[in-house]
Amino acid sequence: MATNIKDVSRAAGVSIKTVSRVLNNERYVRPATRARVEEAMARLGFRPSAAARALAGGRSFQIALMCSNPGPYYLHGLIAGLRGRCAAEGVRLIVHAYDIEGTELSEDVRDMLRQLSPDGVILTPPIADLEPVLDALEAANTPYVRISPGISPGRSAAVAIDNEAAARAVTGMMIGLGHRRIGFVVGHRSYAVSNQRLAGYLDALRDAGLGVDLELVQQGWFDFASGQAAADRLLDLRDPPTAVFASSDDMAAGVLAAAHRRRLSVPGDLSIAGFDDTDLARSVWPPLTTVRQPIAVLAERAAELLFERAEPGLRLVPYELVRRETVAAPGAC
Amino acid sequence: MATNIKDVSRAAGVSIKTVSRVLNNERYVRPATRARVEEAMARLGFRPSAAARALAGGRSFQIALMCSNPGPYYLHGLIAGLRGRCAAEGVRLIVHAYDIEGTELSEDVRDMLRQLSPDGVILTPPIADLEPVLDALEAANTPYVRISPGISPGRSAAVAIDNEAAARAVTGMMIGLGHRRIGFVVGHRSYAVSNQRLAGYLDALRDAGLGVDLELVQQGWFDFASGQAAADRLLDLRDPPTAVFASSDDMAAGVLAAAHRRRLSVPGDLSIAGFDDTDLARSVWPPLTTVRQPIAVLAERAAELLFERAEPGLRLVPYELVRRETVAAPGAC
DNA sequence: TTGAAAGCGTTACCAT
DNA sequence: ATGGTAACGCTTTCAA
Repeated sequence: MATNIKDVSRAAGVSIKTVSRVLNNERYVRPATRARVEEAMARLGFRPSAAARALAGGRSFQIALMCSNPGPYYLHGLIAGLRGRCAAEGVRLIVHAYDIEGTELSEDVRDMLRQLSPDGVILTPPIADLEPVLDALEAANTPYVRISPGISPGRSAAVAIDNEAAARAVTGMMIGLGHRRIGFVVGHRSYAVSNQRLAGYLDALRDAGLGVDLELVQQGWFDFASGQAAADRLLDLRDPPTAVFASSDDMAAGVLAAAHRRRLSVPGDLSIAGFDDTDLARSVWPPLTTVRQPIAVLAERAAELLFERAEPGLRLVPYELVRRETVAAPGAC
Repeated sequence: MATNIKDVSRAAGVSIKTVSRVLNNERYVRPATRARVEEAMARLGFRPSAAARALAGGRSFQIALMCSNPGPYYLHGLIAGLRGRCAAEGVRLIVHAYDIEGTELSEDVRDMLRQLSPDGVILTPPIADLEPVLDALEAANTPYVRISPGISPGRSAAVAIDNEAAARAVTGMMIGLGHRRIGFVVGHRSYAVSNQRLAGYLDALRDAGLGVDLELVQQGWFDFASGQAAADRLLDLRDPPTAVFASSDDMAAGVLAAAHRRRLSVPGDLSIAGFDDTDLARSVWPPLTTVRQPIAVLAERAAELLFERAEPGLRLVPYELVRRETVAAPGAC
């Protein structure tokens, strides 16, 4: 049997309550007593049972990450960003990766909350925008932080970048380089950032006095294959774009693949820009990116807000505009 | 307060022990009684507390995934592969992603085991080969399954593909196409599969009566950047290879990038082959692969073995040899 | 087939 | 500053 709090109290010659105090860093323990207890804990190799602490105390020392259909780089970034802080807080990370959408989810969330009573929850799109899920979280009084929320940003602590401004900036940059026909690949419809990025693109065109050609706006689903397909549709137009702005990095990689397939030189024949949400661009295909804001940074900030019980409100994390050789003036090659 | 087992027992007019029996699917409950209890549980929306069950019963309804420095696709594949079975078994997945190596890890494992007493553990390389970790697991009597173990394969239940045979097959295929100078990018040294794949490559050369030129064997670290660097070194040789076999998919992608940078046509000027451990090749850059065995499949099989308390022993999962247009006869373009 | 009561290892409340 | 003792919600004997 593993040593428990009772063994420690006996070894240290104190009551179990005092051991508990030391364990939880409570006040009103004489330094000498504390030292004695700590020595006993170390000597016996005592590790408190998470189950018992959870049952008695309410804290479960676990936080849950909830995401739906996360791409590899997105998931990796999230976990990388959360890991450090969780370790520092002595908290374990439960990963809930769903592949469903919709309301059945809130049922599952309620279950999870009752079963695990996690100390906190991190939500990513599109789950971050499911009202029933938020309701369940609030009903259970469980702290949660949303990443890139699309609705009611003031409802909880949340982090995001200003997607509309970023998309506007990228589009503006392309226009500034002389591009007049700029293709756009929209992201998955149930993600709010898709609309925000589209809005920024449209805004920039309007600001520049350019008309919007709806042919140039193609639907994608945030993954490589759909980006490639969207690019193919764009490049097959009678009057194809000289530049393509994909609103996610996976899709931008797909656009690049489509260009390579057609033996187009990039950026000579086609300029490509994208969002580097997940660090994909930096690690797998360096010359892709324009807006850089790795999800890991957002996740780290989210963990910070969670553990510090931050007030509700949306924190905008600054993004970085990186200009690489994939975006050039038309006809530059 | 959430409803507990007592509320249910009262509502159903039975003792809490009977509710517990229903909860755990034990025998000796009259169907009528069982139905009554289940109805009450449903009506009250009863969810048993994981903490209480863990404390009283020993089962924690959690399994831990332990990995060190997993790449994005690897991590994603693991989680995707484990998810389904975990959900089916009503078990949560704790992700332990370390970025350290060595023995301090076994200390942490011991802690984790005592604190969480997970129902099972999944180990990936290189943690799967740390004896102290295995010792700790066995001392705690915790079932565990290893993925791609490099040492003592009979020590626990484990899954892997026959890496050596696969590497031999790929190399043989390239030789069969007429290649005589075939570059090889070795994986991270602390991963046993690296040596297995290298052995297969060397074997195939020997079988074909070709000498081994050590210039053609370059070190990589399983990631994109190191694959690109290794390819650059290979292509800068006075007598560069006509084909490159990278022993992981991230590195193969790096080799492809290096080829693109140099405006080499693939497979015209350079043939490329790789392992598709993580489904990267299929999802991000289709024409890369040769050995296909997504980690998700291995993970799924590992979960199966874990939940079925499989006997110790290594299960070889068959791999698939996929020939794509990236491997061509030398000078084909 | 069912039930009563004794744990499981902590934390919380109330004394001292 | 420290110590009893009662929860916490379930599982597990042991009876019936």
